[in-house]
Amino acid sequence: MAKAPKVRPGSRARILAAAQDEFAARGFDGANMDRVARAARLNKAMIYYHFRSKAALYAEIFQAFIRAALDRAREVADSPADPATKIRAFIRAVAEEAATRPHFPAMWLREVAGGGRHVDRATLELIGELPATLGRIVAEGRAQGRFRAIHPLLLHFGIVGPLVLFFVSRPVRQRITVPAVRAVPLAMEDAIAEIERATLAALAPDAPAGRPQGRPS
Amino acid sequence: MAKAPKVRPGSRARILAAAQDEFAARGFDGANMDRVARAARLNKAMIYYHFRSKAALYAEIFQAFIRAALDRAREVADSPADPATKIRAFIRAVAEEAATRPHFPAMWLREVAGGGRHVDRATLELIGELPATLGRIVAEGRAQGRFRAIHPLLLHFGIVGPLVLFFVSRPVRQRITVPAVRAVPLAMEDAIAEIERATLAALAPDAPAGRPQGRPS
DNA sequence: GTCTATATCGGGATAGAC
DNA sequence: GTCTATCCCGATATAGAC
Repeated sequence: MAKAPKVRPGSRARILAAAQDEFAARGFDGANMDRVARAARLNKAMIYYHFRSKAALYAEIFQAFIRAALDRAREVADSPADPATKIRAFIRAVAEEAATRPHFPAMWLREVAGGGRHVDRATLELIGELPATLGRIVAEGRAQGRFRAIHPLLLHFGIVGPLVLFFVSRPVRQRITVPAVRAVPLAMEDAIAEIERATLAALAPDAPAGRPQGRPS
Repeated sequence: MAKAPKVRPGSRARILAAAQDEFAARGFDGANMDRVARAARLNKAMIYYHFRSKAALYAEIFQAFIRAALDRAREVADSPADPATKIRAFIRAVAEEAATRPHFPAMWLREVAGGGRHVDRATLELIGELPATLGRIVAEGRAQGRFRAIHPLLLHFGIVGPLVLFFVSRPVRQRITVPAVRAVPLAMEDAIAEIERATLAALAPDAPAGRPQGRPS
């Protein structure tokens, strides 16, 4: 997508960085190109020198995010590890992607919530490829008798939902004073650990019969 | 909040309904008061007869949503059931709340993603009361030795994240053609079942030792 | 490539008749 | 309570000098 072979943080890169902040915090409609320009220490006209429009700027940023996440997910799925390890790696991949590109989760969430209004069909399909990739891992585990049947989308929601909420909620969390929310600080590793546990449990084959819980020690 | 004792779907109610659609689909900044007026089969001026501003209209809608959800959650927490049953009931309560008020999930998500910019402090605290309520259930289960220690927020994310994604993603899902995503139709009960399973597994006390998975049949 | 204007318009909000 | 007409600001986008 980026046609310029620039390496140094030139104006274009600064615009992209500033626009990510802005879009993530305010959404497409709430984003303000004047603010972006100021944050990039540039003039608004420069934005339109580098990008056709606000929409094009947004689309480029968003597609780059999705592509990066999808690439990592596919790498995991194509690796030779066993299914459970792949699931764990998938979770880590998404988490690290989100940690590396802190603006990805919020934009992703908004786009999903908005029905994908600000992206083209191709990008929308890329979004769908993520759960599809997860589905391949599940199919593999199922063929080996290690996973039970589960709708890939529900599994995807079970992983991505908590993860994305964790990242995205940081600003609200800091504004909320409710003790139970503030009490213990939250680290990404804690979130990952919980999601791994819940996800692998959700994938475990059914026990032959009986109650699902409460086996006496 | 609503000062009018009106019962019939008068203009005010129609505005509220239309505004919910609009805010949910487009977010606060993307929402257009002209569209709201048209959808309510009214004039834009009528909106400002009933509500002080776009922001006030939004705030009223949002707070009503949160209040309703929180009320149900507290009802569950205060019930005499055992902790695991309460957890299940909590999940159902949130799910039914979302199903009954289809615009709640999207607005909630956006507000969290935006750092709560469009709501006042009091409403923000209400948002925090939801995980806090969940925390009370966990504390109870822990005191009885039935749950392990877990950060209430992480548990909350594990429940609300998948649920909200499930509801919110319906429009995108319909636009995506990726086979794995479209294949099996998704029902709310399926989502609830998966979330219950994953959540209760996440709460189960640790086994004495050893690997967390793969006990041979 | 970078800047200072400025054109243009969508949309929140109001005036005032009925 | 409901309408039409309009104000007016903010925000996207562009023109054109340097």
